[in-house]
Amino acid sequence: MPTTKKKLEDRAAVIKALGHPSRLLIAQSLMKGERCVCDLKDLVGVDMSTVSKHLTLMREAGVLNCEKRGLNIYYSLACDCLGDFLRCVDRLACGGKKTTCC
Amino acid sequence: MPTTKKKLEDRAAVIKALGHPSRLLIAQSLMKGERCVCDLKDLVGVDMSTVSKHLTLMREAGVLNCEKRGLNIYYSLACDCLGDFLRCVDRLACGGKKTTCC
DNA sequence: GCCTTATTTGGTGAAATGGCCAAATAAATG
DNA sequence: CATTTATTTGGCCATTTCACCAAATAAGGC
Repeated sequence: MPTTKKKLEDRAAVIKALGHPSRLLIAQSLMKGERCVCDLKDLVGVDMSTVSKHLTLMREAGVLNCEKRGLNIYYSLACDCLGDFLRCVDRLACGGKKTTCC
Repeated sequence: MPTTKKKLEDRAAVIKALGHPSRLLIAQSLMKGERCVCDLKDLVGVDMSTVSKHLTLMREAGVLNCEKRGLNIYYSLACDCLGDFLRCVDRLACGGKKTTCC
């Protein structure tokens, strides 16, 4: 698969959707189950409008699903592979911390 | 694991290092084996100084290793789990494309 | 219908990002 | 040692990102 430009950008968008501390924290929380926006606002500790924008970005990338029930909107992960994903990330994360190399 | 702020940021940095089309393309190429900067410059099609900066960012996040041999610097992936990682990404990427939801 | 609660949208500003170019560095070669 | 080749560094500029705030929208309850 020669990976078209579009495909590459879609993939990058998914990854980017997880590549921010607040969004990663949200994703990790959602591994334990669905949450509404105000739950996530308390978790992350920024303005709710900011959380909402993060969630929109993640949803548009394909990472999240959402469902409205009553006054709340419940967000959940679109895929259960995030655990494996993060295991790979942790193997890389600052395991080296090689600031100099060449 | 309550995930300290530092840990969260380190993880996010790893993910962010892969969450850009050029950098993802580089990473995918490196799955096939090490490459020098000028190889990657041809692959990505941007200025070599730009590629170099991408590589530095990826290395500092922990995603890449590098080794100098002669005039060239060869970059390689720091971890072989990228295949699984991308499999997860592809399951998410625009599988839904849900622009509206709630 | 009016109030309250939950969420999104639009605007703004500061900071980060990603590209290019030119100059600096490092190693090999004549 | 001067030259060539590979790479990095620093500067600059346009764009994007991420935070906040205020205002708009949506649903439920009195």
